[in-house]
Amino acid sequence: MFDRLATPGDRAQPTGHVTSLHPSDTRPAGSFQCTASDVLRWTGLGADASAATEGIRFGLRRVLAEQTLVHEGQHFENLYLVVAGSFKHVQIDLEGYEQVLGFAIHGDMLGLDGLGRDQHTCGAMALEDATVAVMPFAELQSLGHRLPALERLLHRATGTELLRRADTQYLMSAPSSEVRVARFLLQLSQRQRALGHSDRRLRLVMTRRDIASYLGVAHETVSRALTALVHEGCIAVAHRDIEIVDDAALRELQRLTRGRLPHDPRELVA
Amino acid sequence: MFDRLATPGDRAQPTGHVTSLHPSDTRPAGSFQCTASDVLRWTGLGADASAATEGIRFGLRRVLAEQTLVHEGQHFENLYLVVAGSFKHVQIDLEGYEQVLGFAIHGDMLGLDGLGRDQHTCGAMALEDATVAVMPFAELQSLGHRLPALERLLHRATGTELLRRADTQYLMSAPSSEVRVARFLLQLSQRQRALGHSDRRLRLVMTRRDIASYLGVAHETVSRALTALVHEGCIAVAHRDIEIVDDAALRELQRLTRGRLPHDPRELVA
DNA sequence: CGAATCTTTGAACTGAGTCAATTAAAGTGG
DNA sequence: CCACTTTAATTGACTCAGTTCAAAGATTCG
Repeated sequence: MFDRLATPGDRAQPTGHVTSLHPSDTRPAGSFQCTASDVLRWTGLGADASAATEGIRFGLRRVLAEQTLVHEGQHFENLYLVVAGSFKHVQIDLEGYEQVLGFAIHGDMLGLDGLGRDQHTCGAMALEDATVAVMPFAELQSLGHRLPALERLLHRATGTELLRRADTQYLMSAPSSEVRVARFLLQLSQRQRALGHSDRRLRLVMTRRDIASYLGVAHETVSRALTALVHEGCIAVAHRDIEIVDDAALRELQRLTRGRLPHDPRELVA
Repeated sequence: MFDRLATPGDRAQPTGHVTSLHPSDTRPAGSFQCTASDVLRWTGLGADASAATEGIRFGLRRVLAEQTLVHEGQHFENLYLVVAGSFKHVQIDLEGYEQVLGFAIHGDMLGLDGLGRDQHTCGAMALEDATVAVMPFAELQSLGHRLPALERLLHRATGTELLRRADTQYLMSAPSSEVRVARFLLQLSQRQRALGHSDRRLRLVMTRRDIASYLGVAHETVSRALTALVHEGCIAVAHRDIEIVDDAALRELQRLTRGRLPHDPRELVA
């Protein structure tokens, strides 16, 4: 379903010090690059890495919290792979309101909305200090002609992005805000697990407003839904740290969909 | 711009004879194929057509109304380009409810969600009798290595799909159902215009239920919103034919977003 | 012509948005 | 390092829009 990143084996040291990911690295300290093999590993395609991909270098770029990596309307030139930190995908609507379209974490690709056209339609802003691998699209494309692994990387990334959007639509189609929030938390949990992190302890790196925009509800509603879930014993909330206490209950709740009555009284224990 | 396909006139004989699109065609009558040049033209990349693309053939496949072209979980092998008719993208959720993720019409690509993986996650069902061009992905990929036009086709299609999903999220994030429906109509209108059809007269090829699922509201609400828009003089509704009477009013209404009060009394004339 | 589905409309209830106020956290500057 | 400011988060009260249930038209199809 949400197959995310890779085999449990290759995501090793998740997002630590980027340069430290390559202990045997002989590059000068200031170079700040990574190899195509790294990129493949981070996207779950480690098996496709080879000597050839080992020789290809991509620049790394640091992005401070709140900084915009991709501006709306910006010329499309590069794709970015999130190496560390996290981002939100945003689009400003006619009124100037910011619509959050999704969140990107380690292993996710940014800038795909520019594919096939000359400028980006969505922006990407760092939620915390982050690092991305910069992959010039033209370069990636020509490399892909000779290295199937890199072509596969692009296809995999776009397919994943499409899948995630479908997931988001499913999430937003929930009639109840509590269900939306529950699904959101389960989504986060699943992505954390796919990266080899704990799927019980979540750190919300985004504000409640961001979540609210993403879910299409008022930000007060997010707060209320979270406290409701706490009272039901599903989760524990401390600031931006969330612990999933009763995974089964959360999953059960999340299934509640339009048209279904709670004929099972267990759900109303409150 | 685009070949004129499927105007209200030839709907009775749904997809017409596709081969008739090429009057100078010398292929045998039964071949039922199209060229890569056709595909490029239909996707708006006609400028990239060349003698080389003219020699590449793709099979055409007819799909009857209500028939499923792509099943959820089906092995990913082909991409499909909608040549005539229309489709809905669907996903069945845990309860067995069908979630409509989007609609595809002439020039749209189907099956992109399988990119980078071995099976489809979303299904595609014909809303009316339809015709698609079948493009085996492996073939398209290898052709793309020598013909940049075909590679561009794939990128363009994925980018377009991503953009459309963002549009859908924007649509679903509207707090009021009336606004959602208004945005939906404007979306349809825009796509019709892009195809060179009238952007005033819309034929809804999907049921209210489909629209409701797509918008994340109850199907009764879609009905109510439509009649409300009629009373406001924005549109005229006859069965599944909709005419956009007051485009400006519809656009104004669609702008209404969370947090804004109708301080302009003009909006409440009802 | 009748069966099935689609669509519209009505009425009641409730959940979510809005407004408002309080508390908590984080960043600023003396 | 601590007042001070700003932003984020929670909670409450009220209102209304949308869901749900129910039923009656309309349309399509066999």
